[in-house]
Amino acid sequence: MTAETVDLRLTPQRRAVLDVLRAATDHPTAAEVFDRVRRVQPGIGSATVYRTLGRLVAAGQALELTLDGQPAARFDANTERHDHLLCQSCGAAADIHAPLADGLLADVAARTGYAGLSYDLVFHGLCPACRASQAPSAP
Amino acid sequence: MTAETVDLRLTPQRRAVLDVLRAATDHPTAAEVFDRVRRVQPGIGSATVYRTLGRLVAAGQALELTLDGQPAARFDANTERHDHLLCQSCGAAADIHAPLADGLLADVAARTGYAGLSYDLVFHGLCPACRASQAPSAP
DNA sequence: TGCCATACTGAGAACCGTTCTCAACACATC
DNA sequence: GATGTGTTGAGAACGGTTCTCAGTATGGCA
Ligand SMILES: [Zn+2]
Ligand SMILES: [Zn+2]
Ligand SMILES: [Zn+2]
Ligand SMILES: [Zn+2]
Repeated sequence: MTAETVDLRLTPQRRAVLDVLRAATDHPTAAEVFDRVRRVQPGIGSATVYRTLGRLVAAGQALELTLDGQPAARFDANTERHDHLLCQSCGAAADIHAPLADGLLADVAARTGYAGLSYDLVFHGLCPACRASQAPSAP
Repeated sequence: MTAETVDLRLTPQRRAVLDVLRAATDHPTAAEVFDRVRRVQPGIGSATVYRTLGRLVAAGQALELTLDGQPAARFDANTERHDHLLCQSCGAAADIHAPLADGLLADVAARTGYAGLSYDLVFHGLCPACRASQAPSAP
């Protein structure tokens, strides 16, 4: 098996979880995935959803994000290296590419002695919709 | 009151929590803060520690970090803008300065329409100690 | 100084997200 | 069909955090 194929029997339940996750662009929580999957597989249990999400993450087919201030983990079928933008008001999480300056990782490694560095970068701000609804005029 | 002074009665319990947090450089969890405070205020309850940490964070006197893959939040009395370095093996969290390239925040704001942007940057890697103990020779 | 309103505390219950347990089930192989 | 292995769903268990509430300390004021 390659890194791309998963060593999992592709049961209807797993297929449904994977489909829901691949169709999502909003970084749903496990509970949200569960709700969406249930529309298609009404009998599915939450344990199966949690298990499947965990397997997908372990197999590199999904990412798990834990965003500051939100207790529930969010899942992302976009496994390419990317960053996130989180609205402080409505909680929406969007993808964005904002690569670090070349050499910054190497610089950090050199300064600290850490090996195999990677990073997570999350921007926080007010999304256009929330900005419009919160401060249409000067406060 | 200014942004620096807290609008809290400085009870012995709160004083102890603040002292413990200011003395810590390891980004302790609430449970760890609780343990350390108890050595000095044996009767304190965990609710008081959680409440006080929450108040300090709300007042800008401490930061709360939720690091990927670790269920418990960590607290940091260093409120200056800084980044973090997390060892994937032992979980140690260290402070580091690795400022984003000038203009990157403005660029992200321009591309997305988000306002009031800030960011959190966490590096992941293997700390020197763990590296030494894990792979002294070629695997 | 004594009294009152207010804020704070600690024990424990409640809560929420997640993981575990286990009996029933599906599937492939013989 | 029998057998083994892996999967499922219900519910219990778990860990971190927040809530509730009766008792206590504090500060302001007569
Ligand atoms: Zn928003
Ligand atoms: Zn994403
Ligand atoms: Zn380490
Ligand atoms: Zn720090």
